[in-house]
Amino acid sequence: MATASRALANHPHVATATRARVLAAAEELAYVVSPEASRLAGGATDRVGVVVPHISRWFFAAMLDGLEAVLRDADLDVLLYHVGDAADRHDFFRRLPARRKVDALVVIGLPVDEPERERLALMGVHIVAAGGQIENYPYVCIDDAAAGRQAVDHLVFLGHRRIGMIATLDPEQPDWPVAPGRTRAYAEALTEAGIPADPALTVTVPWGGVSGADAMSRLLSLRTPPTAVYAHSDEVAFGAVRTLRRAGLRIPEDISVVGIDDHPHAELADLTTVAQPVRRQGELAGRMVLRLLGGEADGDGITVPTRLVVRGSTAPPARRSTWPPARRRPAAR
Amino acid sequence: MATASRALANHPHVATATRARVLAAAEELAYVVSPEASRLAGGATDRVGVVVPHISRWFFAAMLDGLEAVLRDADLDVLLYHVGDAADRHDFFRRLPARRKVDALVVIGLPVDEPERERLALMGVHIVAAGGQIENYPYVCIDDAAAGRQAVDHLVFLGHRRIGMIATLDPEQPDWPVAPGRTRAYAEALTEAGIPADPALTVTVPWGGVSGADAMSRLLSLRTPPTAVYAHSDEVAFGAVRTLRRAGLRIPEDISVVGIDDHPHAELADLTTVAQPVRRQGELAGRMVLRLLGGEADGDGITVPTRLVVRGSTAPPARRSTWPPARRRPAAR
DNA sequence: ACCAACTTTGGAAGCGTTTCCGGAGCTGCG
DNA sequence: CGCAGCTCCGGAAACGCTTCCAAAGTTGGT
Repeated sequence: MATASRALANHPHVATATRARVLAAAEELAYVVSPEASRLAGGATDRVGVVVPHISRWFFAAMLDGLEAVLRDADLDVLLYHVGDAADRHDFFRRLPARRKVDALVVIGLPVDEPERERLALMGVHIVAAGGQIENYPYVCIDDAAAGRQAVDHLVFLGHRRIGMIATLDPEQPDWPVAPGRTRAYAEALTEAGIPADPALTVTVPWGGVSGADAMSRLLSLRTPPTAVYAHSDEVAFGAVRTLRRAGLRIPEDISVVGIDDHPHAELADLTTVAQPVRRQGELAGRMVLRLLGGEADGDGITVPTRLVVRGSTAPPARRSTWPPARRRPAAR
Repeated sequence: MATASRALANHPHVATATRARVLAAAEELAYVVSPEASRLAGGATDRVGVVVPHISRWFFAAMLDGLEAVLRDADLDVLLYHVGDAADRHDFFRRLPARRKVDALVVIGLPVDEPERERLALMGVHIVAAGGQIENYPYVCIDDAAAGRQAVDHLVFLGHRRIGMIATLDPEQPDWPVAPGRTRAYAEALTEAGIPADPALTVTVPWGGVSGADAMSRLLSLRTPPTAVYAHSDEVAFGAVRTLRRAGLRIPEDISVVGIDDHPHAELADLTTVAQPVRRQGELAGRMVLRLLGGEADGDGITVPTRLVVRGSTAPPARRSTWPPARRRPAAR
């Protein structure tokens, strides 16, 4: 038994012939080591837990995709934990369902507060944060403030002075801070450009396309609507675009729209946006896990760069005289 | 130990007071049963494997979302296996990485052939197919042919006679049959409507928005382009829409577009489509797993209904005289 | 008051590995 | 030719549970 165990585990001190014999027998019997017994006897679980607040949103799915790829390559299994609303969240940190089941935990885009961190510590495993802004753990993310600046600065550069912002919050957890950097960026960019702040130009809605559409409606209901809109995320921007179309406004002639993320549909919708390498971040988080598991010290965290992708949804504002748009036309569609 | 075990497992024959004492102690020590040891000693793994060919595509992510929800509710863990390209696939079925690690396996939207089925049988666990057309296992899916008919029949009903089809194949596995029912439906609908088949009107491309755009370009390059296009999936339809917009064609006045899936963006893009309850299918698959694990006999499989969702991308064809469109206008955007 | 039947408890035997350790066989050097 | 020092191999303990079984304690009917 001992020898077979060594042979299967590829340990030294097994004669080549013997090893071959063991392997052959295993093949013949379609034998695989029982992971349970193996772990019981000492090894690691070879499993990594991944916690996501939303599974079917592109951002999280893409992140998971990258993560899974590198973990799978390292022969680690991925255990998926969906922590959607506040109840799930509470339950997750109280029961710690991943306890004793994983060697490491990756938390995707989910702020973790101090009491929660204490609970996680109980698990006694490595923790990596991806797509979030948790400084307490090694992390991989973008600089939200920088990304926001790229978006808003672009609008400012084009000459816009009346810029609206559609900010988002998590529909399930309205009190979470979702990317506060993106909001901060807006304020800073305007201040720096000497544009006075107008609270009416900021609309905060739950994340989602339909919400984005509503938000845009609200902006259009202002006596003087903005000439450009900065949305916290592409999906929200898509919604805004729908409202503008329905209103018969032309993009970008009448109003510019910029998003963040570079969602695959942004290309199809010709949306100017700030691209972030989502899948890549997942991969990097995976590598980070591997390194941690390999015993290397915690890296400091990685911030990946974002970049403005200019498409057809932004342009300089129409000259003063043409606003509101001269000739109203029927919806283009 | 025996008593504690029973108390923790909620088995009978433990005095209420004793049980309480055990639970209290466990709480105090932040103790959790070691799943490994527990399984070793006899239990199930309480884990379900999920095999998906694409993680970040909405369809698969939504399916996974529903599945995870019901499995999590039943306190089962979800082990994620991404089987993307042919190499992954080969490797998965050869090594069976989920072997001995799960009590059941859910295969999402992935045809499995006979030799592969033999390999899976080796795992000796329940298998459920979701979103695919595998009759060999209990399954949950839609009737692709019926969905296709709903889409094409709608176009026919509107009066279209020249209807194009954008069919898709899996970019990673060009030889897989992807929803052959959707193709069959097209042929049947046309035949039934007495419309002669024109092979030039069918374009097959790898799945994806950009591919859809290319496909539409090809259709537009025909001497007489179609007056309506049936896309196998919404994402492909989005691409087609982009091409049409760039060509300055109006939807639906100049050309109608219909997709399948009811992707969340379909609503935002005002795309007529055939809706299928994706998340729901995941949930149903999850329930099916639960039932199987509970020892109930294999159900026969469930086919969930689809329904046409009419939005703004379809309309009766322009009268003959106006095709090609009378006044070419600049791109509407 | 006695016995059958039941409830509750704890002892002990696995479950399938890994790893420590000692023994057997071989090699090479003095 | 003898012995130190290797390489291999296998016995056995340990990992942390679950469950079978027997023992002890309780209850209720007669």
